[in-house]
Amino acid sequence: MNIYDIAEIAGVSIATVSRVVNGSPNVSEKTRQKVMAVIEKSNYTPNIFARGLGLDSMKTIGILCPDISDAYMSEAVSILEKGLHNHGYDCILGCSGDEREMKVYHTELLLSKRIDALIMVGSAYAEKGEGCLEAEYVRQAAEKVPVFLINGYVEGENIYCFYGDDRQGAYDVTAALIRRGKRRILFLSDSHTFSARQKMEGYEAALSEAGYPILGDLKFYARKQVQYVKEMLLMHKTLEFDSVFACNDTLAVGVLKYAKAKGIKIPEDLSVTGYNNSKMAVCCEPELTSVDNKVEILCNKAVDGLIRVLEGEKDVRQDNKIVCEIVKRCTTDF
Amino acid sequence: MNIYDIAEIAGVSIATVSRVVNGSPNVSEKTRQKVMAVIEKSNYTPNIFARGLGLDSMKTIGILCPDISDAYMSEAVSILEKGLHNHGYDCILGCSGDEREMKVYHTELLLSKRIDALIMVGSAYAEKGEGCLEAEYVRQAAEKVPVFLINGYVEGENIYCFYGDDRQGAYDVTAALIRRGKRRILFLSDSHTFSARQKMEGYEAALSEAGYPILGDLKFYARKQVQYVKEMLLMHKTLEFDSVFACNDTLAVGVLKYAKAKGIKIPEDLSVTGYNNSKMAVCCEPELTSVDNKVEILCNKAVDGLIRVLEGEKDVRQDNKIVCEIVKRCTTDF
DNA sequence: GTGAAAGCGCTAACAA
DNA sequence: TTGTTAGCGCTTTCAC
Repeated sequence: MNIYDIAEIAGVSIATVSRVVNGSPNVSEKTRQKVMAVIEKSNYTPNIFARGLGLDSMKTIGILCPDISDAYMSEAVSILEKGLHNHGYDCILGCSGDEREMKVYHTELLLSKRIDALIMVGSAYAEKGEGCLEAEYVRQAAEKVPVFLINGYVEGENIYCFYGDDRQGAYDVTAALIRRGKRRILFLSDSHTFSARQKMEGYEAALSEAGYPILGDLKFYARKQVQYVKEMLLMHKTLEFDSVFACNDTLAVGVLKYAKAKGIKIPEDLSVTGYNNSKMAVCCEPELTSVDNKVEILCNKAVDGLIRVLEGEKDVRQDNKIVCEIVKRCTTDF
Repeated sequence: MNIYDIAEIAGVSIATVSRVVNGSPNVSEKTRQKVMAVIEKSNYTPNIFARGLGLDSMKTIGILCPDISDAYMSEAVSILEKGLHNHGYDCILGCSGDEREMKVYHTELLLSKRIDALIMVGSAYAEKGEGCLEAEYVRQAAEKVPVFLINGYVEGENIYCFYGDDRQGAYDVTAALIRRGKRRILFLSDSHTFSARQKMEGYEAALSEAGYPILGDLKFYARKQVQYVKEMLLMHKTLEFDSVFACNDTLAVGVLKYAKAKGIKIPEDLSVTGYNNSKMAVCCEPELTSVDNKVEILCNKAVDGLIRVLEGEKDVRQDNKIVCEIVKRCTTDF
């Protein structure tokens, strides 16, 4: 069943059928009804390829993330999908993993699908450092379609960034810890992404301002796995700390498990804060103080910006920073 | 840049360019190299719409799930995406929510994208009961493309089902509980999906076999939210139970929180088992005994079946049941 | 081994 | 208000 069949049965031209299908006002009510009846009866759906060929758009947004099984990213994708769908866009999903090569590959793959815009979720899609070319492929993608980064930052034309102010978030936590008399604050991270660097900066800034030294051995890197964190911490017997700033909730839960194993009291003997305020934070025991970086707000803002860009608006903000909020629960006493 | 440009620059016809792009053997090595050089230099990518128009396929699989932010589903989608991608297929994602109307709508939306096959993740896409028409839209979808259900079951032509044997899983847990002398086993669920019904059946079967009555007040329904479960349980003061079979880990963690609030000892005074063996199970305290329903195996089998179906194989099994496994941790003493 | 040309199903500019 | 028609970029016979 194609547009010709419908036109023939309805006794009109294909142009009229097209008009009806696309809701053009230039059709008499009578013809519209006649055509609609035929369409319904014959269960006709326009061929999306042919339409795409003509319009060079399929109203489809590419979403790329390193790993959709990650709680933070799946949450983000969920919100994005809903928002985009509300605006008549569909999503095509790519999971790139963390290797740069695969990120480049998946970006091009998505681009080859003639998506209308590209959203990259996660701070893995960002520049490593000043003047670094790590994210050059992001800029290249932006030459073809507008690119939106959730929780990442790359400067460039046609690139729009939405991220939580993780620097401030980490600063706030560290400062609060210091005020409560903590002196050896462990910075626990699992990566060197944009977001992780921001957190590190905030952590260091708070330390410096208070006149405390930044100690290399208090920066601890581990895999994002509860059991792994616990074991690593257990192994490093010489490592001493009175509090932990973890870059995500999983790491923080690992610390909780470590404390439990060693019989350390939380928060009396050890303060722990996580990051992301995920479901995990209320699932562990004691429940975790965590920084909420507002994925929902971030994603909704991004969708909003995306729609505006695609509608041709010129003055859409490219740099969108959102404040994070510490959600206090039971693993800290500030 | 389109195929005509390339043809012109390379000094060949578009047919030859097409052959080169599609790896046809009927091109001389010399011409191939010449054309390839031009393609590389001009950064040409074939227009996927035009190609789709001709072939009526875009090598794209539609994946539908109620909610991608759910841990179980995002895990499944992650595995599916990887598997499909390895076979040269891309994914387009739809999140339908739980309302039937929206499920139908999203199914049709995906179908209208001319996907090559449809995967539905989650037992929300299944038949409610015997001879029920609830899942008629699944059968309708199957008239257009092969449909694959992960953790769901709908009988019909062109429908392939992959699900864990949740009946057996629930039976095993319940039977183990009974053997340990438990008499009032709470069946805790958040839905009436295919999977939930299977679990209920297993639960009841074990009870009946042991000669115990099936008590209506021991079937408890709650929202899938830790805090909610805890509060509901706290509210129902008259409800007595010595063990809990929860249909997923979130519910089980809710029970843990309830026990903590009431000072009930686990597993001594209360046995708790979850389902799905998700990350949550090792994040809570004490760590949760949980039934592993093998998403990874399920999804990989599904991908395998899908590829075989799309390649035209005729004898692909439609009904694929996988055995689940109880992962024992600290919330039970069997 | 290569090219010419006929679709694929739709949109939109133009004519009527 | 409606119809005619020229693309959109590619694949694929069918000749050569």
